[in-house]
Amino acid sequence: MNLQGPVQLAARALLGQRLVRGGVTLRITEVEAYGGTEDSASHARHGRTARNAPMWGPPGRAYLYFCYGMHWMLNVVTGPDGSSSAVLIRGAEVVAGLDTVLARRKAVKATPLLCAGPGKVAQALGLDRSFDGHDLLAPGGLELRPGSAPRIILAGPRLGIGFATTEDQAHPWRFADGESGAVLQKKALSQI
DNA sequence: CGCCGGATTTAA
DNA sequence: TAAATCCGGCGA
Repeated sequence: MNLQGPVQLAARALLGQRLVRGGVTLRITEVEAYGGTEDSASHARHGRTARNAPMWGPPGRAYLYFCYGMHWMLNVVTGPDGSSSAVLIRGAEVVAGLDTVLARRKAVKATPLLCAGPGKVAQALGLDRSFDGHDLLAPGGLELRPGSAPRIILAGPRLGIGFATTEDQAHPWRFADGESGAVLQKKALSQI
């Protein structure tokens, strides 16, 4: 299996890292890699547009887009300036700021699935269009910080993109922390 | 300029 | 299983 592509490696490296905004800290537990024009499921598949512009910029920036008319999706740009690739943050665990997260998620109590899903992650962090293109490596606003890498990594095909010709079992694009309870659809994943 | 299909979530 | 609800990209 080709697990060594640059986007795949970047995606795996993001597992365990922290997303920090204000008093809220999340630990990343699930990610999906998206390539450039060669990836039929990537927003960059038709080349550079106003929406996907952050994907073509320097790594370490955020790419946010609106989906299904109601959800914001947080991606981390990983490729060098001029290329296009990004990693979708699909799931996380709450490390700090639970009260704020519960309020934003309109939830009463914490469950393992509180931030299991890309829309949930962005909602927990209170993200919207204003964070599109944000530098995650600079202090202030939303920050990406080192964390504890998972001991077990699961891999499998991406979710909700059955149309992707890029997708096949031999080249996994989805990765998750095998020991996290914040991962949906674990059956579709296998240990690597 | 109008249409269509989503990298989804929630509740019934 | 459907409804909520919006916009980018593409064809006309």
